[in-house]
Amino acid sequence: MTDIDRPTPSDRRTRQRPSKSGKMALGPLPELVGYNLRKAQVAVFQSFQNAVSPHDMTPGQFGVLIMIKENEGLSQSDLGSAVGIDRSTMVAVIDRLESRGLVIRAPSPNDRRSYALRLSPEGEKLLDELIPRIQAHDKAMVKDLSAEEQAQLIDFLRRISRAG
Amino acid sequence: MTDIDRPTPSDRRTRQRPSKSGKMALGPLPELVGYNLRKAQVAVFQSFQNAVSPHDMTPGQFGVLIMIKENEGLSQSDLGSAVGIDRSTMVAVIDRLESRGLVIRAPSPNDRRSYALRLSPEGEKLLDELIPRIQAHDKAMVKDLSAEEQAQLIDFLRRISRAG
DNA sequence: TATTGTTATACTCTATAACTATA
DNA sequence: TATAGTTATAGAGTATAACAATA
Repeated sequence: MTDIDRPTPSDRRTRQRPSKSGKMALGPLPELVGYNLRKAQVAVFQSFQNAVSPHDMTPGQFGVLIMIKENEGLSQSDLGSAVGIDRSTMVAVIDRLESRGLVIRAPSPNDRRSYALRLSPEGEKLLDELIPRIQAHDKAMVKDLSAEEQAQLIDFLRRISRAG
Repeated sequence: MTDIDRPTPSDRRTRQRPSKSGKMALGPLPELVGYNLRKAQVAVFQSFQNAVSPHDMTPGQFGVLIMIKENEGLSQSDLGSAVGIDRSTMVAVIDRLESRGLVIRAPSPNDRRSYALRLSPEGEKLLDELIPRIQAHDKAMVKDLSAEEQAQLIDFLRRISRAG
């Protein structure tokens, strides 16, 4: 799991996704929750890219930034286990965010082996701008669902995650 | 998107995924449909691995096999656009399935540029075995939802995909 | 000219193993 | 001894560009 960035295969801002599976036979796939889950997620992730454009941000990166903002001073390892990725993988993730000037690797006051991660002022600023846009985008994704249905959907999804 | 195989980062059959995000503050994430969608999908994909074990099959590969079974003789390009990936990417996907003896690149009768893909007898056999297991696994994932809720969930997800 | 499969190239995600500096 | 960050290595997903064979 965990793909910090999953839906960003290419950065060359050139998304095409016609999926002409129109005349294709799909067998048992359409009846599988997993199949529909994946398709919905793909749709959401793709439009996410547009929603945050031109900021080149992925859902995974956004999640990491939120996590750092909400838990200032946490270590890379702690962040990794929270997000579900190995600490060795987290290195490059933070490398990118740091090189973009969004995250700071501050020295940890108590443990000289680890960093205390925090957002830079630019990171804070970006997040302040992105949060409302991403929330709006999220609402737009479920605009065809009534308020009650949206709540049900989230409830269903959480129950699935818990069941895991 | 498309990730044919997304949730299979490592093949070293050693999945750990505690996600001790227990005491972590998550800010606005839990309210986002996209966030819950991703978490649910991760849960499903991971247990999928167990469900098909020891067959080393990913949801994406399973989808490709189904597509070939249901549309015998289709070309790599057609398969690629159906699944949503580039034909250059499809090469390696089919390479793997072919090297595992599951898929055959038969010459296309009409077009000498392309292949007519089809399942090998082993591919057919594997699919016959996997389909019921995967269907059972899928049902198990939503065992906490009533039949009506399951139907609603799939309906919601399809509406989101359409909205894209 | 356009299309199919392919290869070369380039990112990203992800993991394991091993190393360094610290605890 | 154990842990945090790192690097080396490896494998998969994904794309674009360009090329040969074929349409």
